[in-house]
Amino acid sequence: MIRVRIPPSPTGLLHIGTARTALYNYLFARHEKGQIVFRSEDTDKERSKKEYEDDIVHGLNLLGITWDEGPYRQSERTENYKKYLKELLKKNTAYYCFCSKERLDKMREEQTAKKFPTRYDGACSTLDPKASAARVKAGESAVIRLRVIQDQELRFKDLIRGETVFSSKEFDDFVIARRLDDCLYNFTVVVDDHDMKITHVIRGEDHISNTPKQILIYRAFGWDIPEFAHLPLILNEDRTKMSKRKNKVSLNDYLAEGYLPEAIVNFLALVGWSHPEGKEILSMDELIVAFDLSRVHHGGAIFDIKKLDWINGEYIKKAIQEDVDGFFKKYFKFFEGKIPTQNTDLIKKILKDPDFEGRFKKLSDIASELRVFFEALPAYSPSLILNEKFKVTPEIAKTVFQKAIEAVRDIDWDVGDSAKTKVLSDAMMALVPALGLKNGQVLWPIRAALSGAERSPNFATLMVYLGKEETLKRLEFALGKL
RNA sequence: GGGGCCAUCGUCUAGUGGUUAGGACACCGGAUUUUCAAUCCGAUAACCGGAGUUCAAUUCUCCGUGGCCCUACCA
Repeated sequence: MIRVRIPPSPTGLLHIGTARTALYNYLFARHEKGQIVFRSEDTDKERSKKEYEDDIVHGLNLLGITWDEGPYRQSERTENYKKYLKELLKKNTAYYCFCSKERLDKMREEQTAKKFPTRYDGACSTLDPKASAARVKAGESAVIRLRVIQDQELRFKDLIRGETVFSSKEFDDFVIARRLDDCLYNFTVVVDDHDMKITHVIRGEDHISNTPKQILIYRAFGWDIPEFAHLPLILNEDRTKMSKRKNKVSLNDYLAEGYLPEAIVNFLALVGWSHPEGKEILSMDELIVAFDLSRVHHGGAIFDIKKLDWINGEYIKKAIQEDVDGFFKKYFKFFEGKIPTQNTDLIKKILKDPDFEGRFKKLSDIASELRVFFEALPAYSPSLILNEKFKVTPEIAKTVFQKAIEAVRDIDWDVGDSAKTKVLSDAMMALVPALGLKNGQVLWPIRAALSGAERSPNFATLMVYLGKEETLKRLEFALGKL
């Protein structure tokens, strides 16, 4: 049975990179009909917080990433680690080290100055284990180091990259625990992956260099080594590892901007992996069917927000077409406070209007585009109306507004929305030949007057949903500005 | 400094010992009886460099260059 793990460290809100790694584990496991274990790697007591774990769990679930076991917490497994640590100590494949931090820092400094590799000199490696144990019992503090047997080849076959070889010469006797009841990352990972019967370790490529160290620990115990697969990293625009400083990194940021979970999943799957037929809009189920580690790209990938925008727009378009009610209900919380959500029917009607199809890249676009129907006209300067490109002069605008107002007054508004749209549209278009103007000279000022913005829905759509009274008010207001 | 990983359009990527090196996003242009947007159509755009192997290398090997990651009593 294939078993993978999702092992975030709860030292911050759910990071987009963590979500991507979790997603790949999820896709792989579900594709293989295997099991998924969630494990909170909270051994760093200073930085780990329960609220972060909650955020991570909630965020992953929101994306549709679920697991079969867990959450386990490393902080609740100290007795277990202690047992294994003692085993290593007993076998003398690990030993107590009493060296002071100061001495080690100084040593490292000197080695760096001489351009030597920075390594522990093994001062405590020859101490008598019994004597060391006695010192610790007497209260002296000591870390625990793994005794690295030199001259072994640390070889593993990465499922994505193939054979990778390190020499044990690269590694010194590294610290695996601060104390018997306070273990470090490389140790806890190996113990947990062993105890939890993990068969495939799928993680970011920043862990490639940790792999040989972990193999050393597996060997110290004589345990079987799982399969490894190292994923390419998600990068900032400057090709450094995606970071808070240069990018929005937490899932919450993206949700708050109005990206849909399904779209985020789709996008994340495509950062480093591609569908065999080049399909780009893929649901979670389709991803599970198609996913294959052999199609994972090797090189790191820049987080391209424009592509996310496009994917997100596709999902919004589809969601509105298929089920406005469900869509509005699902994201009600997002819209609350941004648009008058009590006008449910009108909002849904507007969203379904063909004029809006494809206009929204994010939920926030919906809020900003719909605002024009519910809020007072924004302050704008006459220059918005006097569009240079279309050669709209004040005289032309004045005439257009006067004629438009007359036409709007004369039209019978007591008809259905689509009929109304057509009548209004025809009436405005009729002004073009009547006044001997060009389309832009008529349509631009009208749309600008109705919306007070450069970007807005179509003029006829604006009129229909604004209503006769408001339409006239806004046209007259614009006329008065000239 | 040491070790490792990586390298195809601006970006995400496909692909092959012989291809017009394909797609998507972005950008640009056109159309929609010159409205923003949307939509449709189109164009521009890439195999890091040098050797080697080979009849033939973007593809295989080596070297170089560049980027990244690790090099903690973080994970």
